[in-house]
Amino acid sequence: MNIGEASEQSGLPVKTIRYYEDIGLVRPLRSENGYRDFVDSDLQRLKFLQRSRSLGFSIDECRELLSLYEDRNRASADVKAITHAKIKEVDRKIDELRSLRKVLSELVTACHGDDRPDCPIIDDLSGQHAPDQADESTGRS
Amino acid sequence: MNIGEASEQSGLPVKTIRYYEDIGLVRPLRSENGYRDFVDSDLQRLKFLQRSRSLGFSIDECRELLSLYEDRNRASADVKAITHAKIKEVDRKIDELRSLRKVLSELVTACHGDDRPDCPIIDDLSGQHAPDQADESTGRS
DNA sequence: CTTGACCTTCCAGCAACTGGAAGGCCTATC
DNA sequence: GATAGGCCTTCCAGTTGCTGGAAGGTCAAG
Repeated sequence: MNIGEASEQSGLPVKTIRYYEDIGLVRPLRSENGYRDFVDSDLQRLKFLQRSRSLGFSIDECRELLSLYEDRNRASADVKAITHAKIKEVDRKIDELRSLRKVLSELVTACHGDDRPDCPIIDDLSGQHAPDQADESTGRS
Repeated sequence: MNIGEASEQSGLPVKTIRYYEDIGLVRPLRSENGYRDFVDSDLQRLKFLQRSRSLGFSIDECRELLSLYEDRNRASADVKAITHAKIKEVDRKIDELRSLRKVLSELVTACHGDDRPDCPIIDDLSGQHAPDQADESTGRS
């Protein structure tokens, strides 16, 4: 199977497949004409990669998962541990984004959004926290 | 002010500040000895960049916000629009991560996680959806 | 005068691709 | 047999936003 069909079957772009070969994630044979020749097990690997990448595993994690995939004696606990760590990572990212969202939406709410130049968003970004209703008892010099 | 102090004051690493100069985000003067000399307005820009980057704005968005920041006649609506778009982007990312999390946690739940080699996570990644209790009325050929 | 902290430039690398140039191969049609 | 188009090859460069390191200049203190 040529790279074009492997691309179609796996859902990975041709360029990406070549890249994956470069970094040793897949090792297709070569035909006499120099074309890559993907056999069924190569295709399985590509599909595996497509799916695990889309689930947010890094290339290195995919490498690890692939070797477990191909180890008929693996312990499922190993796979579970990697997946669990990934969930925690995703949770961290969600939390981060949520607090980001909170700040941004506070800014948007505070901004009247009209033709006038004064803008609480810019003020905040530039480090001037409008006193609003908060009291700064010491009073900035 | 030398770059070291600018770094301390702005909270940006020295390397990052040099990089920001490279890409034209800040243009400090130079002293006779060739050292960068940051004046107050440079520092303001750096602080602005630090804050807006940490809020998830891309370099290009920061550039845009900076020019609004320095435009005394800007309309706050413009700033609000950019911020609003960023919120929507954050929302999209959160949604993506949430659905990712869902799949991952389903996998973890399905995996018994012991010494045995059979592993629903690997099965899923390799495209073999275990029939479980779901009915596939058509039955895959 | 030397030490050490600071500063400079330039080059390389990270992740994970993506785009493009220049050229070889293969099949079909005229 | 020539040519067109579609596939394939390699290699190099660019993306984003920095970060690390080497090699060397500058400055203040002891």
